[in-house]
This record gives sequence, structure tokens and C-alpha cells, in this order.
Amino acid sequence: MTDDNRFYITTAISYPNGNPHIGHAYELIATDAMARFQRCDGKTVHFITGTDEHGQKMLQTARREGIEVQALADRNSVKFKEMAETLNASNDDFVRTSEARHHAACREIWQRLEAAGDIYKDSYAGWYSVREEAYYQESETEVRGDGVRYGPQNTPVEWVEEESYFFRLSAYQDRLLEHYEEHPEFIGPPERRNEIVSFVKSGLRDLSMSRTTFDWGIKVPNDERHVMYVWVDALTNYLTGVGYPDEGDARWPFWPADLHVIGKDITRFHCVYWPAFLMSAGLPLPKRIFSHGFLFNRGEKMSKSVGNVVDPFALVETYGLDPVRYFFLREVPFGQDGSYSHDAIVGRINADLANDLGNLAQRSLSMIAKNCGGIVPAFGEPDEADRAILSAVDALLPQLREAMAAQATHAALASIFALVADANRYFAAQEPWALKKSDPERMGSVLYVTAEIVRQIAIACQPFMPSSSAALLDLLGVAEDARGFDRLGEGGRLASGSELPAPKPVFPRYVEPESIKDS
RNA sequence: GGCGGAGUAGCUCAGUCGGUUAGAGCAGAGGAAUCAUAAUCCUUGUGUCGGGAGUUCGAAUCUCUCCUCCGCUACCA
Repeated sequence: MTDDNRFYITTAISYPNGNPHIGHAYELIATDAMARFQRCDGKTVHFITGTDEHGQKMLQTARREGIEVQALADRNSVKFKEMAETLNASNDDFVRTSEARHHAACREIWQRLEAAGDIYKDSYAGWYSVREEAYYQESETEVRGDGVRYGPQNTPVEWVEEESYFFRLSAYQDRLLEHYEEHPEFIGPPERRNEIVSFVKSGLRDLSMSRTTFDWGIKVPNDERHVMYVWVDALTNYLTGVGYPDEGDARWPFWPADLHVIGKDITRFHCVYWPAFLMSAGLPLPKRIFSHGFLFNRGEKMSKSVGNVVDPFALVETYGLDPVRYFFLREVPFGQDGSYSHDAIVGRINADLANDLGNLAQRSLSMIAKNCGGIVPAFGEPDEADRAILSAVDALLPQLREAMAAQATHAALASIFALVADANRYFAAQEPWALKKSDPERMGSVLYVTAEIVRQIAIACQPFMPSSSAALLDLLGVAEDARGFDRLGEGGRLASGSELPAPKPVFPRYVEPESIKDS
């Protein structure tokens, strides 16, 4: 097995001080589709997700609920694992930052940074808002008439000095810029890359790397009064997931990661701090970091006060898993913000899945069942129309690879569904139902071509809609071991003469529950 | 304020190293067909390509300017 056949992909790890929400689900679905895509394309994939369980907020939530913080982490982490199962995520591992293996990885990283001379002790001082637990620049604060200094959120601030370890981030400015320059694909999409380059060019300050104000975290080696700053802790999970610090671990060759999929809000931590840490530790850098956008409910940001928070479990319950996966991956250009609504989801489900793809499969397969004894018909001498549509389908894989190399799930699905539309046009133009009497052999050829197109489309859809695609491939009698992308194109043609199971609909239309009551 | 991005059909967007009559999907209207999940297929758009000016034989595509919206501008993540 060669290095370039491995593919290591990660989601950001979620902060489990509450329940999983749609944003967590979105990232996991998209990353899962990318992981599955690479597997289908023959790569040996390692895909991890997890939870980031330390920090003051977890401590506060636990205190508020009157439970131990570890108990809170255990309880909520389970919810994220359940979400992964509900979404049919194919992650190979789930890293929890409270696990011993992760502590070991973080200690090792810390010591590497220290050995590189990039860690030093100093004091961190600033105007601190106790209520917000945040430091502010003096310029962000003001002394009001009551003689008290206030922060930007109108809470009182006080001067606080805290002993802290620092990381010489400032020393990495040039090397980071050089890396961005030499590896333009390091950060995607391009607008995020521009922002990061501009940020780094504006100058980097050293980074406070430890806290002494709370103790729910990973202890700094040889100075247990300090716990590590959240990002050292959180980012290192990507190393934990491949067995670090044991570089003899079977998973270690997966490093460096091929792709970190993250939300745009944490771009800087991944594109500036993370590579700097890795450079300092003498480890290779991930190949690419891609920031996706946020999802909005009918164009409005989700918030508890507006009452439009959508639970991913409820969404799956209402529409079904694969339709939900399809909707997010197809509707939202990955990397941009997106909007979802009941109408939009139903529109996609019914138009694309039920009417176009589902119906294409059903209309062709039921004709085979009724007119060909359920046996894949012979493919006679192809005519112009056959050749045209088959060559279009056979050309799909490079388009998919190109789209997915840029994390453009929407573009990949657009390519696939353009073929679905072509196939419906082909079917309507050939009128196999009319050929039934006039030219049964030709009818067989048309049905063969259509089924072959459905086969390839189903194979291509596997990363996005695993269960539904499997159901389609079952209906076509495609063996489990004949579903990889190496079977796309001419080489994998459906075998004439093979017996098919009775066709059944794979993508039901979404019908409003209300209309049932009304009628 | 600084840097950057965006403004194209009712909706979501594609198209921009300048070049034939500016495109797709969805929604709407009309028609055909009946294999199929009442699904499908065909036909149908007078769009100031944000406003204005400029460069050019020619601009949605380049330049300038104005308007509007958005992102980034470090230690909550």
C-alpha cells in the first residue's frame, strides 16, 4: 500500500455542552460524503470525528446542572455519537478529548513545542470581564461616569494578570505565509484563504497557551497548576486519531491529514495556529483545510430565542436520512452559507429524488419485470441515442473527482442529476412502451441502456445517499463487491441475462401529513 | 476605518484570461404521451447582467466612481 492511496479526513470536534444541532449534523454529513467518496474511489480512508470536552463552559454547565463535569462530558458525548449513527456516518474513530490517549498526545505535542524553544512563561494581562470570562484590549473598554471601566458588552472589567505559558507564534509568520504561497490549495475556499493571508500579513502576536483559572483540561507537563489552552488541546485530536504519540501505530502513516473539514468560524485556529504548532513540533502539515458555511433556517440564523432551532434527529425523522443528506449536499454550495426550509427540502425530495431518479428506476425496472420476465434484456446494436447517453454517463467519474477535490458536493450531485434528467429524456424519446409491440428487441435495448444508466448513477450516489443507493443497486442485482467507482464506465456494464428482484420504489414522494387529514 | 468578496430571469444560482441571438434548475403558462412513485416529455422568459462614466471594432466579463449587502480585522469557540 502506497502513501498516496491513504486518505485521512476529519471533522472539527464538537463542543458537547449542549445537544447536537443542525450545524454539527451538516458538517458530519458532508465530511462523511467525502470520506465515502474516497473509499468508493479505492482509497484506504481513515475518517474521524469527536468531541472537545474541556474548558470553562463545560465546567459551568456541569455546575449548573449539579453534576460532575466528567459525567456531563460522558452524557453529552454519547449524544454526538448517537447523531453520528443516526446520520449513518462512516467514521472509523470517535476521539474524546477527555480520553487518556488524547492527554498523552497533547503532553507529547507540548513537550515538542517546548523542546523547540517555542514555549516560554510570562504573564498574561488585560482588562478582564468576570461575567463574560473574556479579556479585552484597553481600546475596547471605557470608563463610564460611575468611575467603573466597562467592556464592549457593557459588563465591568478589571485589570487581571495571570501567569501563562506562551507560544512563539510571531516567529512563524514568514513560514506560514510561505506555506500559503507554495500551497495555494492549503486553505479553501479561496475567500477564506485570502482572509487568513491578510490576517497573518497584518502581524502575529505570541499566543497564550495555558490557563490557571480553572482546572478542567489537560495539565501542562511539569506544571500542574496550568491547563493547556483550548486550541492546543482541541487541534491535537487530529493526531490522537492516528495513534500519536506512538509513531509506530498502524494508523500513524495516515498523517498528515488530507483534509480537515471545519466551520468558517474556526478557520484561523486551523489555518494559523495549527500549522504553526505542527511546524514547531516538526510534524508535516495537513494538505488541506476547508471551511464550510453556516446554515440558516429560512434565511434566519438559528437561535433559541427565535425558536427556529432544528434538531437533526427530528429532521431525519420527518424526511428520512438520505433525503436530508441529499438536500444539504445538493442545495447548499459547500463553503457558502445556506438556507433550508420545509418547502425547499420537500421540493428537492420530490423533484429530484422521487420524480426524477426514483421514477426513472421504477419505470424502467417495472418494464423489465413485466416485459422481460425480470431478466436484464440483451443490448442489441447501439444506435446514435444509445451511444450518446452512454458516453455521457461513462464520462461521469472525472467530473465527480474534480468537484470533490474542491469539496463541491453540490457540483458533484448536479453532474449526477443532470444525467438523471438526460436519462428521462432518453426514455421518453425512445418510447419503449410503444416498442413493446413494434420492436421488442429494441425495447429490450432501451431498457438495458436505462438500467445501465441507473446502475452507474446509483454507484455514483453511494457517498451521498448510502442506503438508498444500496437499495437501487440491489434492485439491479449488482453484487456488493461490484459497487466501487472502478465499475463506473464501460468496464462495469450491467450483465444481460441476470435475474432481478421485483422492483420497488426507493425514493417515496414526501406528502404533507396535513393533506391526509384534510382529505 | 483598513483589507477582501458579492450584487445576472419571480426564487436559487452558473457564466467573467472581453467576442456569435446572456444560460440552468425550480416556480408559472400551454401542449403531448401513458412505461412509471398523477411521475415524464415538448414548447414558453420584452432579464436596464446594482447605478453612472471610461477603455475597446466589441463588456455581464477590463478601469474608475457611486449605492447596497456580506466576510475578516487574534486569545468565547
